[in-house]
This record gives sequence, structure tokens and C-alpha cells, in this order.
Amino acid sequence: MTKVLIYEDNPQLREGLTMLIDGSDGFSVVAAFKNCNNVQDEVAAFKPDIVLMDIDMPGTNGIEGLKKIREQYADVKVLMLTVFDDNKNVFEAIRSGANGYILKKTPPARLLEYIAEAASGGAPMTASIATQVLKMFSSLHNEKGEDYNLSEREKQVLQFLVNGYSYKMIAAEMFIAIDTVRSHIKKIYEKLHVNSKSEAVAKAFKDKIV
Amino acid sequence: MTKVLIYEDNPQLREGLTMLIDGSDGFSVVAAFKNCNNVQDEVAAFKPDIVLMDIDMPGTNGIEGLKKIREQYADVKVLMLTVFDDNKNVFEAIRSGANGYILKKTPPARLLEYIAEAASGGAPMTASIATQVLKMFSSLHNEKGEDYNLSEREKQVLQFLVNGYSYKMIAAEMFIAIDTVRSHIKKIYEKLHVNSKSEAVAKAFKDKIV
DNA sequence: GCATAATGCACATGTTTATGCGGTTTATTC
DNA sequence: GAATAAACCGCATAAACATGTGCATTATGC
Repeated sequence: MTKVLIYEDNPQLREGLTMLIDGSDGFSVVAAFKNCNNVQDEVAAFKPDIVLMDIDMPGTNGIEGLKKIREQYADVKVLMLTVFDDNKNVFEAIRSGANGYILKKTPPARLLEYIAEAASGGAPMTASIATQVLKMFSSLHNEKGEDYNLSEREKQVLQFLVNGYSYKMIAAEMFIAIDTVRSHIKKIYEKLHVNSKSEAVAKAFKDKIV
Repeated sequence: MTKVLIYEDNPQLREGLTMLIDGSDGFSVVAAFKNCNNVQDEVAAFKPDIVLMDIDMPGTNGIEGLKKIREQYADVKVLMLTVFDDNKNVFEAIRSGANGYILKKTPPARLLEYIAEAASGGAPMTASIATQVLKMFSSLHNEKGEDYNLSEREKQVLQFLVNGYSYKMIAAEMFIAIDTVRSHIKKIYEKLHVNSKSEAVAKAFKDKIV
């Protein structure tokens, strides 16, 4: 019987995970907590084989919780749960000795597979997370990633977006009509494969376009 | 007589700068170009004391133009002109030997002072640029800057914003009402001193909150 | 006990964005 | 010379956002 310990601040999700795992052959949830402020005591008390650890929790967050566990226990498997395939957290979690990193939106059946995989020594990872990890290693040497073939004008507009300008302000600063700003931005979205201003801004930072 | 060479792609601004500088005692504009594709030949031909160089230009951009000048001439003063106090460009420009870095929105009178300052060996800099430079040096050692006293919940919401979620999506993911998302975001804006989603996203990246 | 902050919810209003369609001009490429 | 891409402009519509006001609950600190 694989003993699972859960840390998840959202009550619904915590209940859902508990029921899902408890209802599966070979698994039992020994406890579920809404924060990992006392993670060391709890791991010591319940001696789980697997810990499911949410990243975003009030108080001690999941990464810190992971580190605390690793201070004392090297053999307990820790599976990180998150809503984002966010490269900063992935990097930090992997550096801190996480055994896997999976997205919350993973379907239940797949989730159980991942847990079993981790229990048997594997390193389960959602596909999008794996992609992030690869990118991370390749981006260590690339100053700039892709430039998405943005034209000069488009780069300027993107620069304005990044600096928080509204369409109206951009039009004024660039001496062009607001409709032209619109069409530039629409083109930018196509090239960056996004469909909102904030996504474009985020991508500009992530891919070092600006 | 201080000889000034201008590189600025916007015709209106180029004309405006030329008139302003030519109309001032002790200064004369020897030429004004809309790009710096032939910057080396032009600097060789006109032998300016000062070069005003726009950062955002089609073709060879201002930073590249600066580098080309520095390849051959160490003594000509180059004043970078830009619309943003953008730390990446500031860093790159300073590294490449710019003599000053000023914002385009600088009032004309102040602009002339800056040019005179650069001509006499100074390093004129708009106040907001100077702030950027200081931050840059301090941020080399600080992993995180300020955290703006964001609450846990607010950090989570910001995380969602950074990842391009709409209010509706955030509400769904966090199991709360869309109006609650609104109030969180309003609070975040207050704390970050911004007033749009994209500004918040940009600040989150710049200040490494996420 | 009381103030404060964080979290949650609701309603209303005006602004900004996102997206669709249409078009012209200019420069470059095949 | 036709095709293509970039830059420019206009109009229309629906969705998303920003902001204000108001209020309830819970936890924290003085």
C-alpha cells in the first residue's frame, strides 16, 4: 500500500484528490493539510511514500515545503502540483529535489498513473513541463530566443505595450492613427501566437524580445 | 561652434530637433538622417562633436549605430534618445560607450542643456534614467526587489495575470466570483502603482515578483 | 474590544481591447 | 509585371477591463 500525504490549500481540490486516491487500489491517503507550515513534523508522523505538494499555498509555499522535507528525508517522493508550467518554479523545484512536476488540470486517471510512476522511482512530468525544462537548458546559452520575425515597426509597438501604453497613447507617440496601431498589434499577436495585450507583454519578457 | 549630427527616423521630430538646435547660439546641425545605415561614412564626412542618436530606428538601430561609431571614433560624444527608460537598452547603451541617455519627452530647453553638458564632457541623463541605472547595479545582487506587500492571494492572482488568464478564467481556476477577482486586481494595482493588466504583468517581470 | 487587513461578493458605468472586414501606398522579390 | 510584405487608415461590434461604491466575514495585532 502506497501512503500518500497531501498538501493543498483549496478545500475542493483537497477533498477531490483525497477521494480519488483513497478510492484507488494500492493507494491510501494518510492525511491532507491546507498548508505545510508543520511539514517536517507531519512527514515524520505519517511516514508517507509520496507527498503531493501544491506550489501556491498561503504561509509556507510548496517549494519551501519541499526544501524542508529534503532537509531531513531524501527518500520520500515529492510530486509538485501547480497550475502553471512556469519555468522559474520548475527550475527551483527541480533544483530542490522534486520527483515530479505535474499540472493540476491533469485528468484524474493520468494523475494516478503519475503517482504510481513516482512511487516506483520514476520522474513523472506533464508534457508542457517537460518542454519547459528543455527550453530552460537550451536558453542558458541563447541570449535571444526566436524573434518571431517582427518588423521594426511591430517591435516598436510591442515596446510601447510592454511599457504600459494604451492604443491611444501609442498612436499619439508614433504619430499614426489608432486603427493603424490596432492592425500592428493584431499582426504582433499572430506572430507571437497570443491573443491579449498582457500575454504579448509576458511573452516579450520571457523570450527576451524587448 | 558645436557641430551636431542627428539620427532620428521620425520626420517631425527630426525637423523639430534641427530647428531647435540650429536656432541656438553656439550650436549648428551639420546633418540629420533618418537611419544610421551609413553612420561611419557620415561621421567621417561631417566630423560632428555631438551625435544625437535615436534608439528605435528601422534598419540599423541606435545601439548598433553607437557601436559602429565607437569602432572608429572614441572622442565623438553620443547622446542616446529614447522614449523609454528601459533598463535593457540603458545597460547596453552604457556598455557600448554612450555619453548620455535622455528621454524624447524632455522639454526643449532642458534638451539644449543636456547637449551642452555632453559637449563639455559631462554625462547628461534624465532623472528617470539615472534611477534605472542605480537600480540595475543594486539588482545585480538582489534576487528579488520589493515585493510590494502583496498578500498570498494577490500573488496568486498576479501569477494568473502573468500567465495570460482573463478575469473569467481566473475566477474559474480559483473557485471565486469574478467580482472578487476584480477586487483583488484592484488592490494589486494599488500596491504596484499601475492601472492596467499589462503594466502589472510587466512590473511583475521587471521586479521579479513572479 | 477595536482597528486593520485580507478575502469574499454584488451592481453599475464607461473605457479599452480584440476581431472582423474593407481599403491604399510603397518597396522588394521572383 | 505580378506577387508579397510592410505600413498605413477606417468602420463596426462584442468582449474584456477599470473603477466606483457598498457590504460581510474572518483573522491579526495593539
